[in-house]
Amino acid sequence: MIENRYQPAAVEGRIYEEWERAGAFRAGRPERAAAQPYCIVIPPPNVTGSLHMGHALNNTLQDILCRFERMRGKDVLWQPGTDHAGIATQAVVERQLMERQESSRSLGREAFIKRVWEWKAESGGTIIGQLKRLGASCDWSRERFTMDDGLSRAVLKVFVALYREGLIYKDKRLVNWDPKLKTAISDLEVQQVETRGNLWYIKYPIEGSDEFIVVATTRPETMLGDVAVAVHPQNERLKHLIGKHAILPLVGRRIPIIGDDYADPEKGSGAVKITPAHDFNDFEVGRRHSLALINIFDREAHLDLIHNQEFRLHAPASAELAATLKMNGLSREAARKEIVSRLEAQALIEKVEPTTHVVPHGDRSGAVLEPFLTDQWYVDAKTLAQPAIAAVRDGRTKFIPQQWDATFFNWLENIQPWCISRQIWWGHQIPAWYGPSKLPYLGDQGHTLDLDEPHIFVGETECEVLKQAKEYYGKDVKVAPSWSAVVSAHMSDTNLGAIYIARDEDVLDTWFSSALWPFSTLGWPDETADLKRFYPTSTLVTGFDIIFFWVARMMMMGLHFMKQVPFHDVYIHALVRDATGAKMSKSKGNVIDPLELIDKYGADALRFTLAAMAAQGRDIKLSEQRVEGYRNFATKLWNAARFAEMNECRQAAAFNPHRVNETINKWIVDELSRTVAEVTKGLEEYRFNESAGDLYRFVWNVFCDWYLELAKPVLQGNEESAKRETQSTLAWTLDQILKLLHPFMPFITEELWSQTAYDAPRSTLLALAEWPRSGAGSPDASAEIGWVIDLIAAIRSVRAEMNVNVPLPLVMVRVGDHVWERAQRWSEFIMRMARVSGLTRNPIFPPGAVQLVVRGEVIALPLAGVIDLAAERARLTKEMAKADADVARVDAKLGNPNFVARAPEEVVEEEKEKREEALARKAKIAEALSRIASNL
RNA sequence: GGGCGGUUAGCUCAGUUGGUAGAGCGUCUGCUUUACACGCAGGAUGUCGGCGGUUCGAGCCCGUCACCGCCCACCA
Repeated sequence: MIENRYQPAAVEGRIYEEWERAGAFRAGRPERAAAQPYCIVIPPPNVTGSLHMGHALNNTLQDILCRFERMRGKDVLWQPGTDHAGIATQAVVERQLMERQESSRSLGREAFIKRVWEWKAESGGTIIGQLKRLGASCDWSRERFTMDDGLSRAVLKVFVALYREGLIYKDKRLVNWDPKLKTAISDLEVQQVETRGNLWYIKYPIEGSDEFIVVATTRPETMLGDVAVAVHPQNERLKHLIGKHAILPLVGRRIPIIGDDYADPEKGSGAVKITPAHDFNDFEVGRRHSLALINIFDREAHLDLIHNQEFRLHAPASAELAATLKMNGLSREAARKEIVSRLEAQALIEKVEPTTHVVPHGDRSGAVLEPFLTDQWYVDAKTLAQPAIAAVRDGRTKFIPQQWDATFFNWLENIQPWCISRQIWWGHQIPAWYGPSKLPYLGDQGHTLDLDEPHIFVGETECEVLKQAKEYYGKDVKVAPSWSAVVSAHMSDTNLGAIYIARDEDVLDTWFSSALWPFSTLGWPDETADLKRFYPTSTLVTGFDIIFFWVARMMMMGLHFMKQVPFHDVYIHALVRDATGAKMSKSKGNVIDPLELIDKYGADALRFTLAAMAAQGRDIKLSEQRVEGYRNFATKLWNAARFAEMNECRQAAAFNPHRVNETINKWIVDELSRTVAEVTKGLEEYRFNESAGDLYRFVWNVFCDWYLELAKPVLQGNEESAKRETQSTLAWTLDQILKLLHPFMPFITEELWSQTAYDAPRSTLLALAEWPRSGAGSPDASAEIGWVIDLIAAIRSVRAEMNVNVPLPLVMVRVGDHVWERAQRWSEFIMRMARVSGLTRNPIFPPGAVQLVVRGEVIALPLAGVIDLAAERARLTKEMAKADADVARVDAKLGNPNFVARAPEEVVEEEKEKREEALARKAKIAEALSRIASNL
């Protein structure tokens, strides 16, 4: 017996185990060897993360597609795995260390990495378990991790290959530096934050005069690194100063006043200080004018003037400079205060204006970033972007919704070099080694080795690199732990000519390995059978926030290494927000935990909610009420199955839905067929919300509200053959519903699938059952049942409106034989559903009756005695007004000669029919009204 | 500054080639109708942001304005 209420918590875990035991989600099942492959790679969640609402949506949609295609007979691979999430994971472990008064530095690299692996082992299973609770049908036997051996091999191979092709290179330029994490980050990890600040107008004395040139800045502390002042060459007010020099206050540096278009006469004071080492624009100006780069900060963005050769080189010794050097070690913020106060003391601040400006912050750390001059590794993204742009242009990869094309193009067409090195420890260490460079041959002394500009060796293994180095130096080479160890070894007196190299200590940006995900997970660089079968993958499902981070880079790498796009379709879904539309965030405390919703309402309810709300191009505002509503839907389905069980509706082996005789059965087969077509089309077009809505309506408003009610008299009657047919049809329809609903609500449907297997166990799990097909319709049955439904609805409506509860006889006035026969066929049902006590046919309208019109036929409900004539007159008057409005609208159209002349003929015909119908209705209502008048 | 999206019933949102506006929730009325009160039956509620245009006909197409949101760029 099916229990009287569905208990998700008691069912879901067991069902998931059954799927796994049966290997239902395994790709490459032998019976599907010849099937069409279908593949989705999961956007790998952070290995130590836990499931949030975005994951819930993302994975629900993927699971719907995978289950749908699996049921359509395809060989489905949903490739799962997790991402090592370099900076994020390192930060978590560092925080843990800090709580124990330890630090990564005190541990040392090796021990620290070991600690991270331990943390991964401890928490890495969490999110996988949570995905299973959601019902994700991934092939877990193939789970991968971006730092497992195979994927690491792919990373090295890609790095080396791109390096050899010149598409990866090392460069010294300004990067976005995070002084808190002490690493470079890519442009994409920069968050521009609107900030209130000041605009300081600073007077720089002009050499050889008493005058000043005024520069405006929001960052006075960077003035220590100034190397020029720029004015626009056409700036009438200031251009005469070009070629002169200013003396940088506090430092004494003599800096040129240069002419450059970059200086906007309208902005600030019209003259702009140039600090090439600490500003991206100034860097460019500096390059144009061959200016020095004077770095004034260390890795933590504290003033570092003492160690900096450039700074001292460009500043003549003076008492003032000596005072300035005392600021060494101050933070940016402290330095700003100090500098401003010293300038004020010298009356060099002309004015201070409050202003709002945007300040770049690190999206992980939240720290204010510093443009910082360092050596970093870059990918030539511009070159790699071209094939990716082409692939989307010619439709090899399609974005759904299509509007994302524009975003994709816009970014790729303006793409900057991608900084891929990170100064952290958790990640793929860069496979580059540095050794001394050989200076040109100098006769007897042999080659001199130079330690200032290291020679770079790149290779997949240390062994390979040592071979390269041996060839280069002509002797054996040893590996030192760091570049500083190399330097000291070579400087050491005890070194008897041995050569050392050291590996680059940096690791790669996490997204570098993610970019390879669609082929690295399938076995690349080996030419595996999986790679052949499943690449290019079918669909990528992801949020718009990682189009740049991930989608674009997969496109670039996939096309470069596989020569084919990584996926045909990219379905971009929206963000899940809270019920008021605010972005969910921990700091706001408005995060809805999907697992709590699963606990409370079941995974199916949550999944159905997300699918039903996943309209293309629109954010999802999630409210718990909605989840509750779909939980109710699950209960409704559950009870329909109980009804079927109680009425002994069982699958009949030889049942053919297109050979049924009973009208209700023809009708439900017809309705179902339409639903199958709609749901299938919706899923094919990624219109999850439409498919969900179609199913909801069919199950609740058609199957439960009408079919089960229509079936009751038959099931409880004693016409054996009709009863048997209805039982079979009902069971069959329920089976089809379970199938259609399964991608959306896998747990409850699988559970019912097994609980409704009466005579023999199911031959297959529902997850592997065949997707329903739509068939030919039955227009006659459709018309007949439609009429019955309309009739019942009309009677109920009048009853409710007139507030009449007693059973009533029904009189059909002046109806033809055909309609009368039909009414008789359904009399039992009509009596039951509309509380009618009997059915008669009458040539005249019975006095004192209420009139209703159903599909053109007049029906009377004799209410003499019970009827409230005033109420009835009010009701009819309302209907008359409606009919009048209909006639007026149609008349307006038909009265317009242009409409009659220009609208398509069938549209004009339709209007004419509507007019006839409305006029007939009016006549009948008028008749009824006059009857009431005469009765009074 | 560049780009994208949104504005439809009290709330959240559908509305796919232009042909008389829909759902869920909420709300109101009436129901111990043996599958289901997580239910059943019935009702009410909209100048589809404003203005202009195209069209026989516009929520839908075009233009324009307003407001809301997002992305990219920008430390004078």
